[in-house]
Amino acid sequence: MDFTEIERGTEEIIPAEEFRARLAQARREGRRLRVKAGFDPTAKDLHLGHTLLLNKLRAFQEAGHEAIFLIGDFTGMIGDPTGKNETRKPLTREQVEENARTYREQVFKILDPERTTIAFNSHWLDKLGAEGMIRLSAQHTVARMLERDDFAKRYAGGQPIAVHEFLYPLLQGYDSVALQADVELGGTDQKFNLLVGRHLQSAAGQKPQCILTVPILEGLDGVQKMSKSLGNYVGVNDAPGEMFGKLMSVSDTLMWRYYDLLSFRPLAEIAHLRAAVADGANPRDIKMQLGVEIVSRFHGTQAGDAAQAAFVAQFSRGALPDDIPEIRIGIAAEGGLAIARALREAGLVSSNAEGNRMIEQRAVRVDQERVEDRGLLLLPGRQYLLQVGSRRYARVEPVVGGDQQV
RNA sequence: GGAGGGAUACUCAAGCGGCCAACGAGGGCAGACUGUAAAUCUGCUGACUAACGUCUACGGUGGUUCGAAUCCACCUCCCUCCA
Repeated sequence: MDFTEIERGTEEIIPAEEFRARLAQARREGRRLRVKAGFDPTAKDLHLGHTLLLNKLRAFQEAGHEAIFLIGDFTGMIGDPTGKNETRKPLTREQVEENARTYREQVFKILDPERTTIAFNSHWLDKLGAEGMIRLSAQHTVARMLERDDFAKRYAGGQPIAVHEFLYPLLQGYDSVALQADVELGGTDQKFNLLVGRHLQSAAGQKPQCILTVPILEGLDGVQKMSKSLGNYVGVNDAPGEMFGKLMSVSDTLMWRYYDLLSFRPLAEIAHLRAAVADGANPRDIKMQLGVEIVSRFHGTQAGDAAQAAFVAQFSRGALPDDIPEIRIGIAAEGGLAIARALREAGLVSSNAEGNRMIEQRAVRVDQERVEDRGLLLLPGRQYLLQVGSRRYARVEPVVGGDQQV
C-alpha cells in the first residue's frame, strides 16, 4: 500500500507503524477512519498556515476517510496557551457562530463539503460539568503537564501560568474521546495536546488515536509563525494581486520552504527548480511560478495569470496598478487641501504627522512628481494621483464643502 | 499568612527630581542599491500644527515639589523565597 500522499509534508507520525497498520486494516474492512482536526474559533480568517492542515485533511478525504472539522467553541473560552502568554477574552455565543460561519465559507475552498463533518466541542463539553472536569483532571499529573515545552519554559523563566491553562490539553484530549477519533492532525506545537488525547482515550477504554503533525508555517518575515495578529500572513481570502505581491516579497530562502510545504507540485519538479536556480536561473522567476500556483488555487487559473501579468507591469515596467482607489475629500471654501491630510484621508498613512515624515523622507509623489514641500496644497477642481512608497496609491479630488466620499 | 523583588513606547531594555516624547537594541516604515529577495548604507518611528508651539504618555489613584517616569501613600497585577 502506498502511503506517500497521506504522509507527504508531515513532520511526525506517532506511532508510525500503528498508523500504517490502521490504514491498511481500514481499507481491508472497508471502514472509514475518523480523522479529526481542531480549530480555534478566535481566528476567523484562514491563512496559508491553516491550509497545511486542511490540505492534509483533504488528503484523507480523498482516500475515503471521514474528515471531522472540529470547531473549539468551548475551548476557545480558555484560549490555547500554546505559544504566547496572553489571556483571551471569552467569546460570546454570537461571535462563535459568526466565526464558524466564515470558517465554513473558507474551509470549503479546500475541503469537500459532501464529505466533511463539522463538530462543535461545546456539544459535549457543556455537559461535562464540574464533576466531569475533576474526573478528567485526575487523569493527568502536574509533573507531566509541566513537561510540555512552553509550560516548562514559562515555569523556568518565572512567567505566570494560570491553573485553567492546564485544562486546555485535557479538554482537547477529551474531544478525541467524545469523537472516538482514529487519527488527529495538528501543528507540531500541538504535539503535547495530541498526546494527551491518546492518554485519555486509553483511560476511557478506547483505542488511542494516531497522531500526524504538520510543520508550523513561517510567516512572510520568515521567522515567526504565520498569524494574522503578527501581520505576516497570506489570507485565503486575500485578493489575487495582494496574494501574489505578498508571495513575491518573501525571501529566496523562505520561498523554498513555501515550495516544500504549500506547493502541490511533484517533489521531483521542485527538485528541478532548485537545480535550475543553482545553475543561475533568477529566483524571482521561480517565485512567480509559486505565486501563480497559490493564487490559482484560491481564485482560479485566470486570476493567477492575471496577477502575475499585473505584477510584472507594475513593478518591472513601472505601470500604475489598475485598481487605484478614488476618493473625494471635503475642504473649506478657501485654501486647499494640505498634502499630509490628503494622504491620511486617503488611507495611505495613519496620521498627518506620518504623512509629513514620509514627505521628508522623499517617499511621496503627486502626479508622479516627488513632493519636496510639506506645505503643498491640493486645489479643488481636479484629481490628483498620490503615491507613498512604491505600493500605496490613491486618486484624490478635493471638493469644496462636500462630504468625504468615494 | 510572612519577607523580598518588579511593572517604562510594538517587543526587550536604560533612566532613579529639571538637559525626557524618554539612551540603546530588535521590529516596522521610507530612501539608495536590487529581483517588491538577501546583505549593506542612511533616515524616520506619540498626536495636532505651514510653522512657533500645544496636548497626551513611563501599571492605577491620590500626595510632596516651582517642577515627578524618577520621592511618599494606598491600590492592582506579576515573580521569588518561607509557611
